[in-house]
Amino acid sequence: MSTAPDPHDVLGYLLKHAHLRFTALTDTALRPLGIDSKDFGALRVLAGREPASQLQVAQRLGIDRTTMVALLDELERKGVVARRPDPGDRRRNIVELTEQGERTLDAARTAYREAEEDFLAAVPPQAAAQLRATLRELVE
Amino acid sequence: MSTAPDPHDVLGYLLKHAHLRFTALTDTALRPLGIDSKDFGALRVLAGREPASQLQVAQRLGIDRTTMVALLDELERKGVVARRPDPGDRRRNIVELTEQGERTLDAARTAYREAEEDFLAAVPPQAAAQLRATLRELVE
DNA sequence: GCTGATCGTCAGTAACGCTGACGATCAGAA
DNA sequence: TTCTGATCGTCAGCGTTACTGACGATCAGC
Repeated sequence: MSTAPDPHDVLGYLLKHAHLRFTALTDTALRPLGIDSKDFGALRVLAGREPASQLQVAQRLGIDRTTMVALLDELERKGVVARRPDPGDRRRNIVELTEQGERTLDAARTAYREAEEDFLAAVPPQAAAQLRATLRELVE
Repeated sequence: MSTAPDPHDVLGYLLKHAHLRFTALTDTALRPLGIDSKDFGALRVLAGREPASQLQVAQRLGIDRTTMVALLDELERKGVVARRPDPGDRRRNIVELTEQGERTLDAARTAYREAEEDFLAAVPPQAAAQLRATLRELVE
C-alpha cells in the first residue's frame, strides 16, 4: 500500500527549504549593509588571500565565470571591490576588496554569524556541527 | 586577522550545493521515466491521499498556487495527472493521478531511492539519518 | 440578493546561472 | 618570429523557478 508520504521526509525538499530559509535569514541580516548573501560569499572569498583573477574567484565560489561578471559589476557599483588589470597577464583582471569592502566585510561577518546562530538555534550545537560535517562530505 | 575562509565551511554554500548535487542525481535517475524531481514531488504528494484541490497540493509542496498551474499543465500533458472539477465547489479542481501516473510513480520511487542512496553513500547510514532529522527540525 | 473572500488562471517580472560567441591576449611550436 | 590553439573577460540570449498583481468565476455569510 502506498503510504501518504510526508514531503518533509524527503531529502530534496529538506535541502531546498533549509537553503531557502537560511538565505532568507542571512539576506535580511545583511540588508542594512547593502549586500546580500551572494555578495557576502564573494567578499569572504576575496579577503585574506593573494589577489586573484575573476576566474579564480568564480571557481572558489562554485559559479560560472560568466555569472561572475554580473556579480562583480554589482559589487564594483557598490564600491566594495575593484577590478584592475593583471600586469603579468593582460587577459586577466585582478579582483580586490576596497577599503570600504573590508569594512563592510567586517560588519557582515558579525551579522552573518548571528543569522547563522538564529538558524541553528532549533537544534543542539552538536547536531549543528554534525550537520556541517555531513554536508561537507556529501558536497566534497 | 582575517583567515582565508574555506567556502566549504559555510552553511549557505553547503546547503546550496548539496541541494544542487542531489537534484542533479535524482533528475538523471528519473529522466528515463519522463519526469524530473519536481514532477516526482508532485506525484508523491498526490498518491495515497484524499483527492485534493490544486491549492492543497501546492501547499503540501511548499509552492505558490500560481506556480502549481504550470506544473500541473506539464504533468497533465505528460498524462500522469488529471484535473477534474470539484462537484462540491466549482471554483476548485480536483487533482488526481492517472493510471499511468501510478505506474510512473512506482517506477520513480525505485529510481529515486537509488539516487538517494548514491548521494548518501559518502557518509555512514547513521549520519544520513541524523542529517535528515536535523534538517527536518531546521525547516519545521 | 449583496458583499467580501476564495480558487484557478494568466501576464508580467525578477533572480539566477547557464550556453555560445566574440575580441584580446598568451604560450608553444615551427 | 609568426602561426595556432588555448585562455580570459565580456556580452547577448535563453531556460528555469517562482514570484506579484490582476481577472473572472464561484462560494459563504449576512
